[in-house]
Formats: sequence, structure tokens, C-alpha cells
Amino acid sequence: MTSETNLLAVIERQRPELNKSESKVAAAILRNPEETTRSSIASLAAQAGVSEPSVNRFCKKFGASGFPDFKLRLARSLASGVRYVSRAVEFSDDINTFPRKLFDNAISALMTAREDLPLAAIERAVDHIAQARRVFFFGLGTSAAVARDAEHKFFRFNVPVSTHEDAMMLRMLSASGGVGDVFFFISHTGRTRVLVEAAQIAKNTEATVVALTHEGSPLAEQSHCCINVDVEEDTDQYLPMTSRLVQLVILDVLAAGVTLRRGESFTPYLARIKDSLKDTRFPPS
Amino acid sequence: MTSETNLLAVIERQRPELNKSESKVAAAILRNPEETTRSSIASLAAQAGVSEPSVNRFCKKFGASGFPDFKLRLARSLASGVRYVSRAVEFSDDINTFPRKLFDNAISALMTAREDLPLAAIERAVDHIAQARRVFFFGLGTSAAVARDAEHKFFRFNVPVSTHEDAMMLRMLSASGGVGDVFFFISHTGRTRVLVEAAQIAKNTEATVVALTHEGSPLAEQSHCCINVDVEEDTDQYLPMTSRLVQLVILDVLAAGVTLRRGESFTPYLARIKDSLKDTRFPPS
DNA sequence: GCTTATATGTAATAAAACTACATTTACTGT
DNA sequence: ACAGTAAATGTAGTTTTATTACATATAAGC
Repeated sequence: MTSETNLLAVIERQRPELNKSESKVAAAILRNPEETTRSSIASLAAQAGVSEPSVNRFCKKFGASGFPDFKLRLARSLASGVRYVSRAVEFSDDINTFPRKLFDNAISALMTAREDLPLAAIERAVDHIAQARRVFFFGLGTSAAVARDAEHKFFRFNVPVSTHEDAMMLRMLSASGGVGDVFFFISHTGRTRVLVEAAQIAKNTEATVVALTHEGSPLAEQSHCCINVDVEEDTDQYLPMTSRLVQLVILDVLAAGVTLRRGESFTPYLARIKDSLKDTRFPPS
Repeated sequence: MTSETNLLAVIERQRPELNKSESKVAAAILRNPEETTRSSIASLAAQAGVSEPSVNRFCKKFGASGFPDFKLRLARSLASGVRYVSRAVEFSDDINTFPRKLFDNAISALMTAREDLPLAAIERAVDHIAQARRVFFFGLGTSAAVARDAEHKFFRFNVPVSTHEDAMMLRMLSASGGVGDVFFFISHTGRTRVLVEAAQIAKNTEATVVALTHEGSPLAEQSHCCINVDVEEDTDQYLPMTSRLVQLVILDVLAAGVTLRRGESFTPYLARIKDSLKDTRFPPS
């Protein structure tokens, strides 16, 4: 078990396995975590309707050395932001609340993703990309921007990279796949017909299909290597926001992986690309 | 003045104005903040070589109600992460370390940004966009993907939105600006010549120029409304990674702001757009 | 229904933090 | 330089808070 960052999430998760008084304590804490960090063991016990030692035992059960230590941990995980349940924006929100909520959601999505990174898949994807002859990044809708970002990132590795959004193009390019080609599909749902079909076509060639999507989705099934992005998101009401952030960071990870694979001798090359941009900018004052 | 989040920074700043025993306490805390959160008032007093009440007074001086409250605040500000130094990826890193580092950096950038959101500018930008006749999102390089994402997000508001990357297009469109047009420029550095020049052209029209960039940059100076994104980033060595994440979340904030402005009656319209995508997906199994 | 194990509470103890007050230190003016 | 005063720091006692050891109650197994 990883040392989970978010104490509240741990409590929530363990809740069904707690006995009576423990779950009363859990309830009291979850009802008002912020207040818990400020209250004494006596007042929390009163709030929960249990005895003080019960609270103490509860704290020890969750890895703390005692109540004060527990409060500290709680304060930490509250500060490290972010309510475990991502908070939806309401129409009653105003400028002082909703921007924070959105940031909290973004942060919490990244923290969740960080806890459970699909390292094996990432490593394999890096392998494929590092050795690729050509790389195609395909994504539609929100993921189109991600694909675009990836293109801009990976072209620096001296490998032909391209992005496309035209459904016909996707199919034709996918069909053109050969040894050393990597088709990299990006999708939050993993159910976008056009993408899934293109992936299927590509998979029937000699090319490698990598998917950055939800594991178990139709798209994942059409891939040789699926990097699982499993962000809970209320996509019924809102556009995918947090999942694309996670996708972007994972692409950064892949890019970094490829850089490391190339080795230190590669850095001058990257620097040269950077330098080429110098004259497009106003010099720093 | 904002109620500063980072207690350590506050202590550091106040240090010259502290008297002898207080500064001993400050030194002891700064020497090992992490440990301080776990120690008792007695042990901290011993560490600092002062008496317990001195420690207590120190705590009160910094706004805490007492030592336990102080520890809580300290724990919070340690957790809220501000590991100011974001950790760079090294060639000695392996798969177990560098992905985490990149996620850490992303998270810490968002947390830093969250602490200091330019709410006033955001509010004004929402005003402009909500009332716009047309909106143009302009960004180049890494920011092109951000602009693209914004386009995809904002077209849902029933306002003509577009993105362009061609330098000539930017200039011509900028020149075509009129009342009700919003030109939204996105740039990490705020020094990209093409963008700055386009912004200048747009500003000479009746249109509104909004910039999502570094305050004080040439681009910011050509805008009516600048949303300050101030992410420290080693762009000499790496591509902007974290700044674009912050930009994206801020655009989410703007989109949410516009949605809220439109009011609840607007939701069915958004739902209709969502529904139109249904048939492009494989149904959930 | 008895036995055993587990869970919870009670009350005493120990630890920690705070307060009031005493002492020291540093500063002011003569 | 020295008394007087104000600020700073420390001492010791008090109060609050947390923990431990143990007793009682509750539930599970035979």
C-alpha cells in the first residue's frame, strides 16, 4: 500500500470496514475536517458521541501516533489542497469561489494520477516512440489540442511527427502504417468511433498502436500499449477538463523519457532548436 | 495584503525585526520546519535555547492562538507544498523517479497559481468575452495548443470563435477588429514578436485586447486586460510545461465564468451540444 | 447459554501548554 | 555612571489535553 497523500480519502475508503464507534468518529471528521484540525480530542469525541480513547484508537488505526499527530496529518492533507471529492461549480458560486474550485479539481486530478502512474505502459511507450520511424498523434475534440501539444513537443526528437483531425485522413494514414510507425491515439472516453476504427485499421498493419485513454475502453482494446488515464469526471455536465491536464503531463513524461533515452549527447541538438527561436522574441528588458 | 499562505516565508521576512529569543526560535524552526510540526513546545524551546513561554509568545506573534495552532499552520504551509524549488529531471533519473517529478512540478505550479489568482482581471475578461461579438484566440508554439483548446471550449457559447497561427492572418484579423471583438492573446513569455505586433494592431482598433501572459511583458503592455500568469519555469532548458497547464485551467475558469454569467437558462443549450456527440461514440458496455 | 474475543468506556496518570508573576536586561535621562 | 523605567525573558504553578491501564459491555463461536 502506498503512503496515501490524502487522509480523508483513506478514511472514506476504509469506512465500510470500521466498527461502530470508529465509523462514528469517521463521520464526525468527514462532516467537518477543517474544524477537526482545530478541536481537542474531547470535543471530537463529544461530536462523534464516543469516548476519548475511541478517538485515540481511531487515530492510531490510521497510522498516527496519537490525536495531535492525526490532526497534523489531517491539516496536511487538507492543505495539500483539495477536497478528495472534486467540487462542482454551482450557479450560486461567485468569483471568489469558482476559480478556486476549478484549480482544486485540477490539482486533485493530478495528485490522484500521480499516485497510480502506469509506469510499465509508460516505459513501453517510450521504447516505441524512441525507436519510431514516424509518429502520428491522433485526437479529436478536447484531445485534439492535446495531440497538437504532443506534436509540438515530439518533433524535437528528430522524428517525423504529425497530427490530423480529418476522419478520412486518419483512416488513410492508419492504413499506411508499417514497421517503425507509431500511432498514438488520445481520447478521454476511449469510445470515439472515428478513433477506434482508425486504431483498428492501424493495428492490422505492422505499425504499433499506443493509446492514452481509459483502460478497458474500445480504443484500449485496439492498442498494443495502453497508458491508462483514469480520471473521474462529470463529463455529462462539463467538458473534460482535468483529464486533458493529466494527458498533457503524461505526454511530458513520455517526452522526458525519450530525452533520457537519447542520452546526454542529445542536449546540444535540443538547444539548437531553442536557439532558433531567439530572434522571434523581444529581448528581455 | 493577502493573508500569506506560507508561514515560513513570513517568518523569514520578519526575522530582522525579531528580538533575541524570538529570533532563536525562528532559527530553530527554519532549521527544521518538518520536525517542528512534530515536536512539543518543550522540545522546541530546548532546541532554540529559550524558555517555553518565549516559544508561546513567538507563536502568538505570528497570528496563531498558541503553539498547537502554530504547528497546524506550519504543517499546512509545508504541505501546500511550496517546495518552491521544482525539481528538474536529471539524466540519472529512472522510470521510478522522473514521472513523479514532472507530476510534482505540475501540481506545485497549479498550487502556486491558485494562491495568487488575478481575480479582478479574470472577472473583466469574463465580462468582455460574455459580451463579445467575435472572439479570437491567438497563440504560437506551445500556446497554440492552448488557443486551440480555448476555441473548442468557447465556441459553445454561441459566439463565433477562431484560432489562427499564420502570422499574416494574425495581423490582418487584428486590423479588422471592431467594437465587440475580443482578441485573446496567449503567450508564456509575452515577448513573441508576431503576437506582440498583432496585439498592437488590434489595440489600435475599437476591439478589446485580452492577454494571458506574464505581467509587465511587452504583450501585456499592448492589452486592455492582462491576466497574469507568473509561473517560474526553466524555459532555457525545457519547453514550457507547467505554464501551459496553468493557462489551460485559467481558460477553464473563464469558460466557467461565462457560463455562470449566462445563467441557468443556458444549460439546456450546452446539453444540446453534448447530445450531438452521442452518435459518434460507442455506447458504454 | 457459556466461553472467548473484541469493542467500548471509565477513571487515573502523564504530558503538554498556558498564565501570572518574578527576574533580568536594555534603554532613558540626569 | 547611575537610578528609573520599560521591554524582554524566565520560573513555577495551573489548567487543559492526551494517553494508558483497566473494567465493563457487546458480539461471535461452540
